[in-house]
Amino acid sequence: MIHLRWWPMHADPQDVLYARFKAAIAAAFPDAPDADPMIAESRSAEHGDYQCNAAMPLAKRIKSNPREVAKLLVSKVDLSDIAEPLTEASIAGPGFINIRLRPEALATMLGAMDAPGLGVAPAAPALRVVVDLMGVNLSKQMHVGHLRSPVIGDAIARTLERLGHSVIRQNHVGDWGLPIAMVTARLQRLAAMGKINLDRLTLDDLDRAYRDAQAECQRDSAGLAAAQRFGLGPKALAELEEQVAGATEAFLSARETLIRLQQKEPATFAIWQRIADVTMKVCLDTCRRLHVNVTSEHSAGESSYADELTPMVAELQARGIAEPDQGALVVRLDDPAYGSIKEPCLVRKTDGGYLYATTDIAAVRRRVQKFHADRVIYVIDARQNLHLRQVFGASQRAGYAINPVTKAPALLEHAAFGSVLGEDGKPFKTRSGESVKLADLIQETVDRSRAAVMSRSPELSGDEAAAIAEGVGITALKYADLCNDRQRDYVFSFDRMLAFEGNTGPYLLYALVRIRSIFRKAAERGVDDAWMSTTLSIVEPAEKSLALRLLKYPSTLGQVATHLEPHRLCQYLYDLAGAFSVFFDRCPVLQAEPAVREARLRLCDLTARVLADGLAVLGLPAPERM
RNA sequence: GUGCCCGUAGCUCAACUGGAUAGAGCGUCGGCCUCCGAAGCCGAAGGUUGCAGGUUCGACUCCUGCCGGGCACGCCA
Repeated sequence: MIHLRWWPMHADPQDVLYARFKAAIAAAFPDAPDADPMIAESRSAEHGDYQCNAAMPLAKRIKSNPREVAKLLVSKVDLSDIAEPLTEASIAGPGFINIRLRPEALATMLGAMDAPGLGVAPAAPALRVVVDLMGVNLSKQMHVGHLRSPVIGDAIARTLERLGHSVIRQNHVGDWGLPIAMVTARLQRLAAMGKINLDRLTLDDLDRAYRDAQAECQRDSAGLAAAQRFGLGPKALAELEEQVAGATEAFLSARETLIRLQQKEPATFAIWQRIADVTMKVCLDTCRRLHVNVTSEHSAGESSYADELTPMVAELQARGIAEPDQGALVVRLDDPAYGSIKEPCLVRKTDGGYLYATTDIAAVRRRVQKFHADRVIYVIDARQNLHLRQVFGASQRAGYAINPVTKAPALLEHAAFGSVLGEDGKPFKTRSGESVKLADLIQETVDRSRAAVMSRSPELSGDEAAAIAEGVGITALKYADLCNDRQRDYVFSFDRMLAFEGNTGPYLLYALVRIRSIFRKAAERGVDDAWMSTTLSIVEPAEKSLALRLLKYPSTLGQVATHLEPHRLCQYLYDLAGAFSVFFDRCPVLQAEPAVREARLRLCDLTARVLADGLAVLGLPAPERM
């Protein structure tokens, strides 16, 4: 019989069982050596800890009885060192093989996991991954709609980094095009008239200027046409004509400004730069406050692609990839190789201008050709799905998505997420229908968090409480977002995210803080650190389920990385915190006799480290106490 | 009209991507602090997984058709 030795790096029982059953299948069924062992965690404790579900598909494949197949597997597989002996009673239902791990084996595997890396093996091969996780627009206040992308994107980026991949974050700043030119033109005019001081600009000023500029340029020609059609009086018509003339004037001025910007004409460019500085300062401050790892070095604005567009589109046209259509230039994508997309991707307008798709194609090109990305992840609103599929298809058709080093196609993925809804199920807005400023949202979360912390822990000083409330609030806010399946819309609720109980950020922090408290108490009572080198032992059921949960950590990170779903890690941490809470309830640590105490201290320490690591991977700050 | 996403306990969400009796939290009811932090633990009640078919040993999961909701569909970004 083939006996695969597992080595200490493999702390995950599922991996070990996989290898053992793989060997058993090869030995028992030479005709089907490639069959999947199908090892899964058991749902309920009655069915053991793990189960092998390979017998059913295997039986079908070789046209045999599943229970007979299971019997043969049970007789061939060698689990003597890790599991309780398998018998016919281990076979249940149509052919499930139930496995109960031996406590000593769990202790050994935990020991293997108890290393700085917590059992997480570095990815092989390590990939280069670009994560597009933010796209603020210059001159616009950040609002709720800007929350999910950096929160989810940063969690994904951190997960990939934790697994040893090389991650390049990208903040795809909307800093170019006619809208920005409109604001620039307006500010230039206001400054010239002395109505605004450019040195003292705030984002609120800019936000107002943005709206005014939009309105100014759009005062609408549609309205004039309607007025003429409905035969309004000459006076009304004259007023409207005047408005439209004004709008046209503002519009033309914006276009001229755009041209001056493209030429980097100093006076105009300086104003644009000022707008960028003011906006980005607020954006990056917000990221810092949210514990989102996005800094100035991750900024890759649309403006940085501006000079590449003309030559790129010319090339696409020359190669016949882009073709004229009704005066515009499009890339057709109806071929299955490019996604079978009926709607062609528009890359140049009739007036010669470019679109955001054009910039996004240039971005794929830079990310793969220059940064050598193996994988590019777009953490963007689900509504952009068609747009992104078009960009991906066009980039693939152009050959821009082939990694120049590996010659393999880069994986282009849209990690789509749903909208933030209010408790009424409609898009989250203020009572007056305005969009909620992100800064206000964060502040309100932290304020509520402070009230909660102060009522729970009145002994804390004001400063301490404030510092803790900040971290707890940020964790609550981000966790509420991360713990749902990204794809779905989610309902925003201050009350729920900061709830004292249930699946929330504070619950996880509370579990961690309680463990840390044990160690503080231990130090106070003069308990030495002999536990660090003690032998782990798993005896009580609560210890066992905690151990089983701990051992799932590395594979959970792997799942998050492949599916780009941080909520799996949230669920894991919630289960881990739950398993710890039960352990905490049933298994006294400091009061136990020394040998037991030491083993439990080590188990607590490992739990704390996994919890802390998981929280860090999600980008959630954790306090020492709360 | 076409395409994408979603529909699971009263509410908010899971379900290891085809596995056993669909799980948590909130809310409701009932227990547990002279004992390491009760933001905790234990128990009870609550389901025809939108509907109808199909695929198979086995379906919340895959396929088809309906119903209901959201979103997107060339010269805005």
